[in-house]
Amino acid sequence: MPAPITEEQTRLDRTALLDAAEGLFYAHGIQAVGMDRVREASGLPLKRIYRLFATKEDLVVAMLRRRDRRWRESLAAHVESVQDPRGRVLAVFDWLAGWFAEPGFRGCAWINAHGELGSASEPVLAEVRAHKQAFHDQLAAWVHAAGTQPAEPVYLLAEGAIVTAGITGDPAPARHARAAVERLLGG
Amino acid sequence: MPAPITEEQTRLDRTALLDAAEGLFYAHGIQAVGMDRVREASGLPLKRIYRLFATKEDLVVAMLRRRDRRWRESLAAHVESVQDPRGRVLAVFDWLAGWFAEPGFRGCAWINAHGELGSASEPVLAEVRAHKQAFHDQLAAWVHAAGTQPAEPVYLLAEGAIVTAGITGDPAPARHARAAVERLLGG
DNA sequence: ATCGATGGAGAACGCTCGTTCTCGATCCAC
DNA sequence: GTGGATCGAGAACGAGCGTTCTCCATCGAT
Repeated sequence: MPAPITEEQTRLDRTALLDAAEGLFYAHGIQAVGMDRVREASGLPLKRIYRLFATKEDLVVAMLRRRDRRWRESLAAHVESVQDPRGRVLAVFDWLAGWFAEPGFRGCAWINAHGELGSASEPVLAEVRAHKQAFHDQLAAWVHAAGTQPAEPVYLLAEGAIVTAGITGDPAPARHARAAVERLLGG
Repeated sequence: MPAPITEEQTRLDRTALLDAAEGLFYAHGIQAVGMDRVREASGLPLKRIYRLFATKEDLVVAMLRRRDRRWRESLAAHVESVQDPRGRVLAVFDWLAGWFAEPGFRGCAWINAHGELGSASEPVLAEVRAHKQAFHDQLAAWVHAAGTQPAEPVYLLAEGAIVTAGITGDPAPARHARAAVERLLGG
């Protein structure tokens, strides 16, 4: 056996594969990127890729799931570094502004995946809905902790800012949404 | 010459073609629908289709453009049937609620097209941006007529409601956005 | 040293796509 | 009635897709 594939190696390969898949799918779209380009970018043989994920769809779902975990952890870390409950809600929009300004920002990966595959892949659709539900619940908890009801306007402003920034490429919607939330919270 | 193709016939064919394309592309996604299915649904020979639109991309752009005209005209007709300036702004969200509840509603055609082709087709991207800009400007005019500044929160709430209803399939975001706008307008 | 299982590289498969071409039928001008 | 342009129906083309298979090099166990 040449390089007998340890568990550790499997873990490293999974990471390299998900890194490559996430970068390519986010930048160019899922359908536009063939498995051969994923192979090239990950440096893994196609055979190993298909041992780690039986289909492209499985790879896409795993990529979205890992991105969801990281995305929400990063958001939570930023928000919860703020002490004031109202400041926390506003911090969500500062974090969004930072995200929108990142080089290569191309909108929300889940909204984009929904546009591409929402009607073609049940597992992808489920993953998109799970992400949006989780973000909604996370945000609602912060809004309620600030003593405000209901959380829906804040969530809708966040979604509107994300989709608008994604389409226009302009990070300004984060500021506009933040200002609106300030008014809604009663500032 | 069999049936010499009058100007009138060309107009009818264009309409049949755009009808077929819009229905299929909206229901299943653009990349998921091949030109052969468009041919089948429109009843036109492939040759004629390619005489009317040189490429699939041209057909997609024309379809989005016609849909934009109809979509905004329908919205404007509903809104402007209301006399009270504040009522007009709120009527936008009643119209959205009706749209979300339509059978076959699958979110915003332009957001979906952006997710599918935003990074692959410059003309489609331009069409998406033109639609969003036009909707924004239309909405901003109504908001300003109601004596409110700025219009951005109302626009972002509308976009958030559209994208959320599209993903969840639940028309409730229209009501939530409407309620938030009522508070922002000072009710 | 040899065997046998395993893994890597990439060719191959079957399918679908957007687009073009072939070809026989059709109909008007003369 | 005949010629010739034009049309519809669908085959054909070349490319690209996701996925599988072939084949040889490699290495541990014996």
